[in-house]
Amino acid sequence: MATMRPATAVDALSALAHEGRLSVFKLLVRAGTDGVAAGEIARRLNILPSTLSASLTVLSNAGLVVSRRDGRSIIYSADFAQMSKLLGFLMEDCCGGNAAICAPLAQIANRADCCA
Amino acid sequence: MATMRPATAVDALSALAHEGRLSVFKLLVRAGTDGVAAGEIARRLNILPSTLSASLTVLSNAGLVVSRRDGRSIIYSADFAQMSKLLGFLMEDCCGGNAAICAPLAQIANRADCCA
DNA sequence: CTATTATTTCAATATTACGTGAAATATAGA
DNA sequence: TCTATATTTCACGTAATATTGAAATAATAG
Repeated sequence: MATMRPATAVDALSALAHEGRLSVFKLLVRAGTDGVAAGEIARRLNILPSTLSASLTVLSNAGLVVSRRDGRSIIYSADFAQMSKLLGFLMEDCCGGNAAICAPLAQIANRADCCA
Repeated sequence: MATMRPATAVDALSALAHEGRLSVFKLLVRAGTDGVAAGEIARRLNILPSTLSASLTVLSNAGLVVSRRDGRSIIYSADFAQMSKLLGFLMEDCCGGNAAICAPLAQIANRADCCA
């Protein structure tokens, strides 16, 4: 499991550090791998298309979501592998790597792959 | 396990979405519950005391670190319970709460309490 | 090919965050 | 008390980010 670069982690955290983008991301996390069309996201969260588009661009650049076209809709879904790496990065070497108490945390990264 | 409010999560993510603050936080995560004195953090990461102080204030307001005085030093340490809640918030209802694939994720919050 | 639906891009404005050095505060030791 | 150490606060200039409506692009249906 390749460890994330700090700059990449900052990008991901910055993308999530925004009320609107965070709700978009959580909606996609809830939705799972099927994903949700952009317009449907805008409708559910009641945000302007242009605002949503900007949010999705930021999340996408951060590697947290991926998109695919389906007809005239664009379906977005959370990238669980990237999310997994982010959580892993945050817990890295927790408590100085003391295996007795922190080893379980090392598995979070793998766990987050559950939906991928 | 009380679920975190979105605004609180945004505060925590914003605090971490900064290269300098993120390295401070990770240093404290590595250090465990013993914590590290502010001056020692500044020395190890080679940042100005005033810059570090601003970073610690942001992390502290976000509830990610706690401090205690020891003589003329102030010892900072990561708040693992808060970190745990943040991770839990991000994974909440992952994949629509499909227990078969996502149940293990629900335990991440508890796991992150390991060092508390 | 035209009209409709879906999404993104653009330009403009408003707001918020950042890093710095000097000064202020607080504790401890001589 | 006087001095040194440890940390925070303040004021400043600079830069990055957010929101919006209108226009542009892309795909489908008739």
